[in-house]
Order: sequence, then C-alpha cells, then structure tokens
Amino acid sequence: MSGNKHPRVRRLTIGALSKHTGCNIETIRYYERIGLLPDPPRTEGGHRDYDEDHLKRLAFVRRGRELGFTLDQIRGLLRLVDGGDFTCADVQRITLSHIAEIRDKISDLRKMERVLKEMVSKCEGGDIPECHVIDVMFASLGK
Amino acid sequence: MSGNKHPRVRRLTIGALSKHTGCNIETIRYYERIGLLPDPPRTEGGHRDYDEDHLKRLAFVRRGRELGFTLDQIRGLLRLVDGGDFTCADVQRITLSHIAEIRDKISDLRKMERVLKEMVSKCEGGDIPECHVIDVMFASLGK
DNA sequence: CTTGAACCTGTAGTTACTACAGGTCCCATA
DNA sequence: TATGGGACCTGTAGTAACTACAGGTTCAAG
Repeated sequence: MSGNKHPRVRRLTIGALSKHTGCNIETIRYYERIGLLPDPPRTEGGHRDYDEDHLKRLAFVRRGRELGFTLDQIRGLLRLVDGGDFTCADVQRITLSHIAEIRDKISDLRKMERVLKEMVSKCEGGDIPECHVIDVMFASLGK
Repeated sequence: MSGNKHPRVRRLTIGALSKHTGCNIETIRYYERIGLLPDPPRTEGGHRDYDEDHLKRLAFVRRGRELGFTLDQIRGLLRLVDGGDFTCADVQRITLSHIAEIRDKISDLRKMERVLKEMVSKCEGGDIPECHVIDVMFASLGK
C-alpha cells in the first residue's frame, strides 16, 4: 500500500472546480467573498486548494440558482444543513414558498405576454409611420 | 379674454407627476439622469416644472416597464418615435422579440416549478433531520 | 530556465431602482 | 410679514448576482 499517497481526497484548483460545476471562476471567488463557500486552504504560492466537499457545496449552490433560489435563500438552506438541526418540514416550507414566488412571476409574465400579443395583433406591420403598440403605450393615461 | 393667463399648459411639480403616474420621485429623477426623460425647465427656485408632454412620456416609460420592456428597449422605442421616422414594422419587430424573451422566461420558470414540485412531493415534511429536496440538491454532481 | 497559462487581489461596471443626508424653497396660516 | 413644515434640491451609496478588467504572481511543461 503506497506509503504517503493520499488518494482519499482529490485536490482541485479553482479552474477544475469551475469546469466541474460550470460555474465561472470569478463567481466562485464571489461566493467565497460573500461567505457562501468557505475559504479554502491555500497552496504555498497562495492558490486555492479545493476538495470534494467544496465541490459538493458549490454544486448545491449552482443547483439552487438553477432552481431560481436567491443566494439568500440558498444561504438559509445551507445554514440549516450546516447547523445539522434542520427538519424536512423547514426545507419544505422554504421550497413551497419559493414555488409560490415562481408562480407569481409566471402569472405576471403571462399577463404581459397576453397584453403584448393583443397589442401587436392589431399592427399593420408595414412601412407606415404609425403603430398601434405605440398608440396604446402613449394613451395609457388620462384620455 | 383674460390677459396673461395661459391655461393651455398645465404645470406640474415632480410630486404631481409622481402622483399621476404612480412613479416614485427618485425614479423620475433617475430617468432624467439617464436621459430617458428630457431635463424639464426649472422655476426660479430650481424646482422642476413639468407639463403634459413630460407626463405622457413618463407614462409611456412606466407602461413599457409594466410590459416588461427594459429601459434600453424603451429608450429604443422612444428614439424611434422621437426621430419621427419609425415604422409600424420596426415597433412590431421589437415587440415580437420581446414577446419571445418573455416566453423563454416563462418556460424557464415552468421548468423550475415542475422540478421543485416533483422534489417537494417526495418530502415527508415531518420533524425529521433529512429531506429529499436537500438530498437531490446535493446529489446533482458525479455522485 | 523560460514561457505562457492559470492563478492572485482589488476595483469598477451592469440593471433599475431605492434610500438616505444635508440642505433650500414654497406657500398657507397666524 | 414672519414662520413652520412639507415639498423640493443635489449627490452619494446601497441592493442582487454577477462579470470584467488591470496589474501582478505562481505553476508546470519543455
């Protein structure tokens, strides 16, 4: 058994972390700065020296972002997990309220889409110097 | 006919403009600063002195924002209109591409919603220290 | 030992506002 | 006419979540 090799922990540069997660390097450093990722140990020369735990944590953050959580919500989730005293109910509550926010956004966007489609459907679309869309947007007050 | 009265133009303070449009005062000044609204004339004491044209323009901007246009898109629309040489086709193109952006956002959000619902549906929800949502979010890499 | 890619820190820019601080002006009332 | 307080002024800084440098150091392959 090979003496002083420690294959237990795979060492990763920030570039490798970036490649594995698809998260760009500046963003990783940003997450560290705002305390979402722990300060990793450094090599002699001062380069960041990550391991698999950092990788998992960053992946968690990225996955959270893909699911539309804010960094603050993600921070909240991580604190729960780090504290070790989280319950499924806690996480469920946070997730459900996030789902509700997403639904609200969707309904706002659908309303916009509906109104815009309605407006644009009345356009001639030609090379003429007047447009129903503009008229409606200017007419939205008083008159 | 009453000599030096000029009822032709209703004069408005920034506060009045704010009330009419629902746009907050700081935001009006911000729009002026970034060149979306023209610098209005001032009273002797330096207060902004608006008229109905300013009101219409601000209403246009607000309406655009409600419809999800960015300030840059609105700036584009206003430039077209101000230039006087816009065509219905121009506006239609801009509007259609905005609608496409909105559709993309909606579909992103729907995807998030679907995934989150699926995740949360597998939660026990109880007072237990483990959660399917957390598991999935941590498991999203390699594993 | 050299070279160039990868890394480092620190700062500033992005979008669309919002929130002051620290002053000045306006005008209705006493 | 004096005055008080609300409305207004400028300028700066903060928000979210990054991104983009500049200007320097380290690493690793040849």
